[in-house]
Amino acid sequence: MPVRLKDIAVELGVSVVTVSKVLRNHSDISLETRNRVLERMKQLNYRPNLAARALVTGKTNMIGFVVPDLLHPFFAEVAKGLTKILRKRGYCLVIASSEEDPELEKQEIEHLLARRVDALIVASTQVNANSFAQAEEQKTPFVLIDRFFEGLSANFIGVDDEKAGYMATRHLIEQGCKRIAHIRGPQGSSALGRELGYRHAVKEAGQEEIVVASASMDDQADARGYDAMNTLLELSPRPDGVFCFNDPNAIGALTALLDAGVKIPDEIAVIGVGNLHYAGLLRVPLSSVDQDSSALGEEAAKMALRLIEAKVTSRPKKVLLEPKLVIRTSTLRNAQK
Amino acid sequence: MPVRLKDIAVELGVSVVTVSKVLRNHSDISLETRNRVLERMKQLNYRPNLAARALVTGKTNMIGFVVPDLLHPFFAEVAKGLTKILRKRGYCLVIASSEEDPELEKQEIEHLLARRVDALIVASTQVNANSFAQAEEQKTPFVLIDRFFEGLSANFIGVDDEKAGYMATRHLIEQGCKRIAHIRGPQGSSALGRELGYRHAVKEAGQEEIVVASASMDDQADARGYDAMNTLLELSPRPDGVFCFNDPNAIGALTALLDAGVKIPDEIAVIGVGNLHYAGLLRVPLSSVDQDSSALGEEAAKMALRLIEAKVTSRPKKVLLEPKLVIRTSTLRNAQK
DNA sequence: TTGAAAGCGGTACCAC
DNA sequence: GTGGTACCGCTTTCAA
Repeated sequence: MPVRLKDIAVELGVSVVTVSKVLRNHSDISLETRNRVLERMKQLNYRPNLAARALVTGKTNMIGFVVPDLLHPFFAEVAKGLTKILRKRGYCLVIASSEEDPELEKQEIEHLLARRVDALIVASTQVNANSFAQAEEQKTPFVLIDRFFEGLSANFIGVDDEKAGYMATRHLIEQGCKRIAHIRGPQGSSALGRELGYRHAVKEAGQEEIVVASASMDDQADARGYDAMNTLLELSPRPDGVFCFNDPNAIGALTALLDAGVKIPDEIAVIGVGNLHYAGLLRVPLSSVDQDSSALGEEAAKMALRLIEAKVTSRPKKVLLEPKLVIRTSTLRNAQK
Repeated sequence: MPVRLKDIAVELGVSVVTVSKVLRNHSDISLETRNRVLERMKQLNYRPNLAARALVTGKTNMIGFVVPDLLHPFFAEVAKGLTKILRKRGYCLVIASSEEDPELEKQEIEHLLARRVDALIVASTQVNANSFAQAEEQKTPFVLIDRFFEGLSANFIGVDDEKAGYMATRHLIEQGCKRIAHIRGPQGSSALGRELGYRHAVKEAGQEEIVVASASMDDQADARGYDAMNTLLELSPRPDGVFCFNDPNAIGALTALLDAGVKIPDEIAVIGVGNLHYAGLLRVPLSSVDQDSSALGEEAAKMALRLIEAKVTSRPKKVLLEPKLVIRTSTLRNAQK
């Protein structure tokens, strides 16, 4: 039903090839023909069938993006960064959600691969790298974001989690905390890195390490934080500072403290990671480590495009973005003294 | 590079057609051939090239989704609802962000149309319906969500905004508010509907209408709410209840009240719309009208699929989902008396 | 400067 | 049951 190259060609008495060349700004077309074709294209509102083009060129101009959870503002913001760059270059973003389920993630990756996306950007929940073997077979470049795994030599863009953990913990120490606990995230490189940074800072300060797990990373991240904090409250002596894996965890932790009537930050200071947009609007504005997710998205898009355009496969690159401390009430002790 | 139908065919000494039929579960293939083919497909990890299939069938199995802002949890949640349904049916979701810019939105729609998505789901920022004329020309069905415009007879799924506005205002009245103001949203059917509901409830109660605009609907929705509330605070007598267009507006309003040292909800009660996931975690937990965005997404997906499968174009349908009141501290006066 | 022919990887139709 | 052939809408190559 839509207009085709051929329609324009026969109407104008030229060949399909000629029209096709005009479409792609080939130089070897006379100005006159060119203009005639262009004009008719405008009039008919011609749009090339990108599916057809994809078939012959082998390029779909689509990029697949697999996220664990679209609702998580971090991923939404990354997506925003992605679209910003991709749009300019004529690429489309195909989004798939894995719902934190490795099996589903694998299926979605295969689906996108069948769709022949030009590149894949994945925030993986996988433990192993099987899904990516497929991508490599098909020579579809892929970029991992946020969560990395050892053993897979892949392109990666993330935040320096160890540094984030170190900064957060260091900040608590500077605020005078003497017993700092860590509510650890679910398995994955981020949780590991942040914990490492935490341990580093705590050890450096000669303090004891207190780590509790926050179970699975699902919709109930705040509930997890709530439970974890209650566990911590039963310790004696109690911690006087808590570094949480992420902001939802931290929000849950804050709630637990409020429920228990604990003073924040004087009795217990709390800090998270992610700097969620609304972190400053909470009952107790939450200190956090900012990850600049939008920049992360933009970098990932640029890297993906670079990989697509590269003729030779170069050595995988690993890019770590610098986290940034954002101090709010939940840790601001000195000011209150 | 990836395996093709043909590869399997020659290997097995059968024709491409036979393999193709097996792929699509055609009945007229002997069990033996079938199994041989299937087995080889497994071994080679064959994935049909969907771009090729799309070209011949005229169906891409892709659905385009255009949103004003991915970061807005409402749209993220709708997207989540969409993927949930579409995944099951083998469809992909192509997301484009219009960044609240009508011109950009138009471009993105055209782009998706060129991609030959099977259907379009749009939360539009448009004023007129030009972009959709294109879709109709190409016979690409589309579903509008959230924002409707008169004059365009289109399929629509949204929340009953008038009811939402009425419910919220009615609730304030029941909480004893005598002077209720409304912070209106940007142009669009939602803002209109909610305002209408507000006016209805206020009039019904014999109260005065006080409406202030919150300027444009952008990233700074909370800043807008902040400003609007400060405007309201200068009135005398002040309002004692405020119904805000959405939660970000309301959060800004709350902040303004806290800054001004006004007691919530006793001096001024505040309610929003959207029931953002973190509305209960704010400094003052925010009452809100829930929209069940995920269900909205699921409905939109189902409707889109129905349109795709329908051979005849039926009369446009308009579906309004029921909003639901969620009462929290920011309006809970009775309990405190 | 222009265009004919081949083909991208599938599917549809109809004969065998 | 099976497969030949044409073709989806476009690009590529190469000859005119």
